[in-house]
Amino acid sequence: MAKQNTVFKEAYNRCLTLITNSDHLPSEPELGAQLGVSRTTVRAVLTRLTETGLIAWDRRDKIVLRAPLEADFFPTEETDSLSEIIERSFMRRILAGGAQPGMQINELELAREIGIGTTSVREFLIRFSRFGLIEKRPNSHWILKGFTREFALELTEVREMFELRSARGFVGLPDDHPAWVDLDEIESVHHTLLADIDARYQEFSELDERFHLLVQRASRNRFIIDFYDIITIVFHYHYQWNKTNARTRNQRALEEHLVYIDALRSRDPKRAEEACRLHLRSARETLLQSIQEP
Amino acid sequence: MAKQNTVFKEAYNRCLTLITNSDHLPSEPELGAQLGVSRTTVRAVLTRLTETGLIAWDRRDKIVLRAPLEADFFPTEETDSLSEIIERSFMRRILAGGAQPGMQINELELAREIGIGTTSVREFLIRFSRFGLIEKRPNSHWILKGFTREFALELTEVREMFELRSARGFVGLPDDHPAWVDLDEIESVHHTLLADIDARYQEFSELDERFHLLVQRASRNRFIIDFYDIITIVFHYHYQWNKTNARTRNQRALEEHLVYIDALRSRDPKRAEEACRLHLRSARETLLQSIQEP
DNA sequence: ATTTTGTCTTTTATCGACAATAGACAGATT
DNA sequence: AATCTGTCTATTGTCGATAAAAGACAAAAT
Repeated sequence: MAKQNTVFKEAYNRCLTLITNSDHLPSEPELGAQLGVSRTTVRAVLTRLTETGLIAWDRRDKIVLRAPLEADFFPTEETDSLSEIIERSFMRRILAGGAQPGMQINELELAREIGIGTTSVREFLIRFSRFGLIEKRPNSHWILKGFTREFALELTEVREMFELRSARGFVGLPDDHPAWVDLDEIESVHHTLLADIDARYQEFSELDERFHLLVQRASRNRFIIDFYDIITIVFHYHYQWNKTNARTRNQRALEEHLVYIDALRSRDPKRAEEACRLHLRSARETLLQSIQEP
Repeated sequence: MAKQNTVFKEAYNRCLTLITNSDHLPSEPELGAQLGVSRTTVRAVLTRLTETGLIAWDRRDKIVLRAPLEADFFPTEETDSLSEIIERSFMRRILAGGAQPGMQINELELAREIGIGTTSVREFLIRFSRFGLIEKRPNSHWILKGFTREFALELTEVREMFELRSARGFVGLPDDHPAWVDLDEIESVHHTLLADIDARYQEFSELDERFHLLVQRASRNRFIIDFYDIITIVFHYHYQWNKTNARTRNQRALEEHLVYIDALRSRDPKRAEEACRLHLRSARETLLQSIQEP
């Protein structure tokens, strides 16, 4: 088991959906580009499609024989990459309670629990450490610093500095910059969600990420943009495990976003700053409320 | 060669200097605390000291038999941890020229060149990636983004935001906060260096780091403090490979520091901000000048 | 003249193994 | 009663090995 073949399985699944809409498949390089994988993987996919009798493959000809069934797909558990699995498993442990700040983190134990090798766990922890939630004692264990009130305050402090700066950058963007188009599109999704908020309020989380990332990008500063990864992951899991008042909260946030978007479009730095501040303050409150401290 | 025994060698060397000043050694736990290592390592050190005839060790008695000679020490090359070796080797490659932005980074090749395993290289690159100088293509190579003008500008932009915030935090520190004592001490080192600037200007780099880290700490924000790692490493290697006008530059920076320190001590936020801005601007200029772009 | 395919090589992701190091615990010593 | 030592176990850091995936190159097809 040297490497998971999740790339292959994921590509295979996506190729199945391509088959549904077409009666033949394009060239190998073309397929590779569409699926975002190398030709090696494309050929592996084609080989399997042939074996399963889904296509007839002879050199350039890749003719679809039948529509794929539900059973042809690989189950989703098998298409998640190892680091996604570790991340979920780890975040559940530290965010969904049961993990005290100061606790030791044991690589070996974590690896055994998830059923993977230590190397992957180590690499995950190293990558994860930049989020400020864990800390390494060299030659020894990791320490869980915990998703505490201080963490949230430090995080939001930097977030606010960065986003204010980005918002200022945004209003200064030239009129023909593609961000304005993206902004329009994001705005319309806001209206769509609000129109059917009771049924679709869970979709807010993803939209929120898209919107703020768009704003941060205007900073054109890799450190600011990279920092948004931390926000993303924290809010992502936060939303997932903390659903009290989700509907109300999300509706309010959507409305704040609309004001904020309007302010950005006005090109008025003062207005943008004010709308940004207002929204970030309430985002911070939401986050803080969800942290139950002793 | 499962693990380097650099911890042991480093501890052994430091134990040799302890021996010089004393005729017997303390208890094992006490020694461990002084050397910052576990008892296991302490016992390994004691065992070797006994074998080499430097001490006579019998349970609690650890009597020094003779003063250590130069030859008793492990050579410094052997006491550097693997990650330090990789870091130096890697930074030399990317900062000291010969590395174009956009270049691919090959784990295997790097590992072979340095003469170590791929795992260590991988882990180093993952850790290093947070500095924004390299970027990973999943399932494929790393890309060198390069120590470019943009990099320097993005870095200093964030640095300035953070340090201004920290400086504001610093002037608000209570009078009995230990940072004020540290500040006094750092200031006096400044005077010492300035008094003998021709001979000691190279010591500025380390002092600079100490001073700014002290300021950043006042933010009490882990993200701000952690970010300073990036500044540290960039300036560290920058100073090491770019020595044009070092004397003049360092003298000027020392003088700016003194103004800045005075301003901090005045507790006046306005003055502190101004001094901070002034110094950071010239630090940025220095950095930019050293980047030769096409 | 491109583009595609067949074939082959190189590199990455992941595992298990093992020495170095940390750490736990009971009995010995002060 | 507190600290220290002897002994033992557990964990980390590093390596080499290997399957998955990427990618190079020439021959074949349009």
